[in-house]
Amino acid sequence: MSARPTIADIARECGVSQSTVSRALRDHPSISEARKRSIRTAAENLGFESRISARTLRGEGSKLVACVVPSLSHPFMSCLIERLEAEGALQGYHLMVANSGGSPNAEKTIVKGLIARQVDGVFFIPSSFESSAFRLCGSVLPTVVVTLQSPEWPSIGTSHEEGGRLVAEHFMESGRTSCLLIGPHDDEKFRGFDAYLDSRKVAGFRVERLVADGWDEGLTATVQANLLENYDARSIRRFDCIFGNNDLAALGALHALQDLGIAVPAGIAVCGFDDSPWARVSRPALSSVAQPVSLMVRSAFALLQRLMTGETIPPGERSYSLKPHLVVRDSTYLGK
Amino acid sequence: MSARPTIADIARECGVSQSTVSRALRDHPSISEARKRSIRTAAENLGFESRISARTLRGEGSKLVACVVPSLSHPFMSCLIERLEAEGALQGYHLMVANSGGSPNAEKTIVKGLIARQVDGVFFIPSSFESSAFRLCGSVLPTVVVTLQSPEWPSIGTSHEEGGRLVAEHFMESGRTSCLLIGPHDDEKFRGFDAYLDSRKVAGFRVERLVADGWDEGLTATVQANLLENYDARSIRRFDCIFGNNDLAALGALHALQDLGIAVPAGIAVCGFDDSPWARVSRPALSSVAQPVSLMVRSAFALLQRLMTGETIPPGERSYSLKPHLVVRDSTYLGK
DNA sequence: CTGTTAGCGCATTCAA
DNA sequence: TTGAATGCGCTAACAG
Repeated sequence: MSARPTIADIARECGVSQSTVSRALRDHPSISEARKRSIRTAAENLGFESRISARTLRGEGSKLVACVVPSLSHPFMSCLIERLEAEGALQGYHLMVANSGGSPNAEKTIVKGLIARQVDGVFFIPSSFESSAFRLCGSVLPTVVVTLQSPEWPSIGTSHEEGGRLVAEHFMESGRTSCLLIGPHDDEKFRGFDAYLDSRKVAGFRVERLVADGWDEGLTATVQANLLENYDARSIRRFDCIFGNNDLAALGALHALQDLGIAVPAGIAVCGFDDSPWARVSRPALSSVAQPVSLMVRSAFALLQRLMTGETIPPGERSYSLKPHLVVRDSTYLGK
Repeated sequence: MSARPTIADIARECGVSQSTVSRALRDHPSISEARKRSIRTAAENLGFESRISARTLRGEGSKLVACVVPSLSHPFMSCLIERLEAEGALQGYHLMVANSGGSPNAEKTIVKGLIARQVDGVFFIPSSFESSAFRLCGSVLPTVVVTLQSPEWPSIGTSHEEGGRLVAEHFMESGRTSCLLIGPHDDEKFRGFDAYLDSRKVAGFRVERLVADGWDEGLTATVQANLLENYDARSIRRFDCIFGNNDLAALGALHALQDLGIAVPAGIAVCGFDDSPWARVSRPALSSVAQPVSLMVRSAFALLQRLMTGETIPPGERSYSLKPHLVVRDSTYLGK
């Protein structure tokens, strides 16, 4: 089998110069229709595909965007990636994925690779806004943070605080009075949760925290084990609702409650975050705060486009915060 | 901000020629250690990263591999992708993802893109082995089929037939006598299931089929609705076990049974396929046939490496079939 | 309307 | 041990 054809081969085949072939293939107006047809046919016959690497070297861009995320298998992440790929495909971009596992070190390797590969843009969920690798990425490549937001960086996130408020409100309105919050030490969702309680001058609403963090599937089992270790069927009843920082944690709680024989939502209500597919397949189906993923992805691409043209986004327009909404399902719904 | 540095910039900085820089950076033996150090330092300071596009154009390979799959959010697929990315990263490859949605048409666009991008290799789950796009891909690029297998193509799959046998055996041994198989018209798993029954000369084991197919998350709801439409609490008891072609379908069945108030596994046992995270988070936890994903991914990379060196794999060594194993969980386990 | 030429960044071959 | 020259494939500027 012969090597991959180049425009030179087509040129030879058609008895014209390379530039003519190049122009014909790019539908340049100054080529006669007859030539264009014959050239296109020849290209087709030879199975010609223009090499992106050559165009990239010339400075035309790689038509490749990357996403750097803390997990690829996480149900929310994989949905996000699916949308990014779809939107990218629509706009003529391929999508490269890189798993940082939430590690700043891994981010460093990844970012170097992205630079070497001259990706046109990056969607980034950084381990932290202080991550040096992330900062490098943001300063060298068109980079849009998704899911999170920071006024400093081009970012499109969901307001986790608002999400927390929605959950607090929902719990309050369904008469709950004592909540266990499960998640990392410092989470905006929980600040929003507390803020709602404060704003409503709710007295006597008890809140406790259980620290749990992680991006892999094991989080569910970890939370479950953690709860079973620290509580029994009686002591867990100090709470009548649980809010998990994400669906994985919430499901872990749900499982623990089932193990303890506590009815959900009758005994204790459980709410998650992300509205990932897991929330829908769980039984009882898990109430969860939904991020507007489609909108987020479309907006992120729009923002990235601006960055890719070399535009500097004015500070005021860098950060977008999308409103989440609460999807109430069986795990918190008591009926009327 | 200045443009990205090239080796020319480093050369100027260090007062040497480009070739010296190139050699120093690649640790060529004929450069003095002192020079290497100073050049490396300069490169570091300038934030230099060698452009992959330039090397690719020279014919060094793109260090990019792609995977073409029918879904990116499917729980099994996203786990597979995560492993592919990890293994690739270990070996210095970036991973590009492309979602075919199982459509031959989409595959065509994707494959053209892969050729244009000169990916070094492709992991492909084709919509069918007849797909012209897939065949093109396999003839032009180092391509390894994963999950499925065909003697004709380099492929590493799990024996779905063996998986079906395992389920049949498990159902038999737990005294089940009538099974509903849910999945596409033609599925090897079900052939394996039937084959087991035949081989054991099992008389009186009834088998029926419910056709359901798809790659998106909606499959779960579809199967659930489909069952509820066709059966009620009494008629569904014609069966005492259900085998879903994948975990999504099986979970749909599980939900329908729960809606009908049928105990699982006491009334009807349910088994899935893929052993995806969904099987583990389901309640009752879903028994499922596990594919050896890690092994599959490692073997697939090994096979791809051979292909990438230009080796032609002899017909007899093209196709590998890995043994699945059954993970028994609550949805089929009756206790002793 | 079409051909010639130059250059993108890099590694390598050939000279020194 | 190092430098100069070459070419990978493509497009655009410049000439006809």
